[in-house]
Amino acid sequence: MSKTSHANAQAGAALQARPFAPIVQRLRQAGLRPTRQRLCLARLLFEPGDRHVTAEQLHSEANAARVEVSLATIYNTLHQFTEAGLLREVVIEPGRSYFDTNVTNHHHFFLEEDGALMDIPGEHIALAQLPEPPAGLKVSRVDVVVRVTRGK
Amino acid sequence: MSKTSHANAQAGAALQARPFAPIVQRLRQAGLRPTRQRLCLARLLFEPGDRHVTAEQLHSEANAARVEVSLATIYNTLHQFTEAGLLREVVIEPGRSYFDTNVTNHHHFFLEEDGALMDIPGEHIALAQLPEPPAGLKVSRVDVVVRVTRGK
DNA sequence: AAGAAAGTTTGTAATTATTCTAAAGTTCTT
DNA sequence: AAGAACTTTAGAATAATTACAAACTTTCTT
Ligand SMILES: [Mn+2]
Ligand SMILES: [Mn+2]
Ligand SMILES: [Zn+2]
Ligand SMILES: [Zn+2]
Repeated sequence: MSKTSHANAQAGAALQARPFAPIVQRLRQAGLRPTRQRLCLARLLFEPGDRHVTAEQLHSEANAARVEVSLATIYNTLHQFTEAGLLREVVIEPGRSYFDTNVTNHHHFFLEEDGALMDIPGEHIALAQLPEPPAGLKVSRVDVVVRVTRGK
Repeated sequence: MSKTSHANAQAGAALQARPFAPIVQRLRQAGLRPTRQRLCLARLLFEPGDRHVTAEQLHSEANAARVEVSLATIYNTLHQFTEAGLLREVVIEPGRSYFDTNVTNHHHFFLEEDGALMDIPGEHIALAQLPEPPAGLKVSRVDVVVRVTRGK
């Protein structure tokens, strides 16, 4: 199916994958082989800009884009990307995880009716007088979730 | 404090349930009948002071206390208590909910290794310059979770 | 390029936490 | 006491996620 073979392997990849090149680099840097599945998922995730997706959502998008990827691979990939620092996992509701393409310091509005997440830039929330963590523990992350609703 | 022993209407209940009386009242006030199961669970939850439990944990405790309660009832009760404002549900990890007996304004340390929650009094965290919620939405709650770890 | 090693994908089974159902039991009202 | 209303429960059903092992792809060696 793919013109994988012959000629100059590196040059060929670089040519046909011009827009993917940066993504390929990011994957390689993370120690992940740039497979068809990972590249497609990376495009779906990172090209549209900041977003928050669930595994099922991403799977639907892949299907809609005529890309065959199993749900198992969706989960594998989301976790590997998270591990590699390309994504951040956000837990807000019991039973489902969101994966956030914005890995910079920021917080969230959570719209309860729609299950939708919206970024709040890190500078827009100031946490004053955060208490010392208990004996010998280090803060690994601080999450602020502002739950909002439209009904009263 | 005062021995407000009224007529014999509910005298029997009052007598045998001396220490439960306040709990019975709280349940009645919430429109919940004070059943054996709910009373036992309420004692396990509220007598030891502020705590954070999962459904399974509470179920184990009930079993350990020789109280037969089905897991379905544990879930029913936790949700009814939450609905009634006696508990608060806290979601931190995918796949499990914690129920918090402290329903006052406060936040949490989450110890990643143990899955343990610790309260941070509300006054000990100041959220400055919280941005306006998007058009027509009201803030229903703000949750701050400080994830701490002992390994680096 | 060929072969081997290493890593990846995937269908399917398994797990986990939670919710649903409807029948049997309990509490409340009159 | 008797009926209405509510509650409990065993067990089935869901939903999201994870585990597995075989087949496949990519990368490394030669
Ligand atoms: Mn996860
Ligand atoms: Mn819940
Ligand atoms: Zn975000
Ligand atoms: Zn708490």
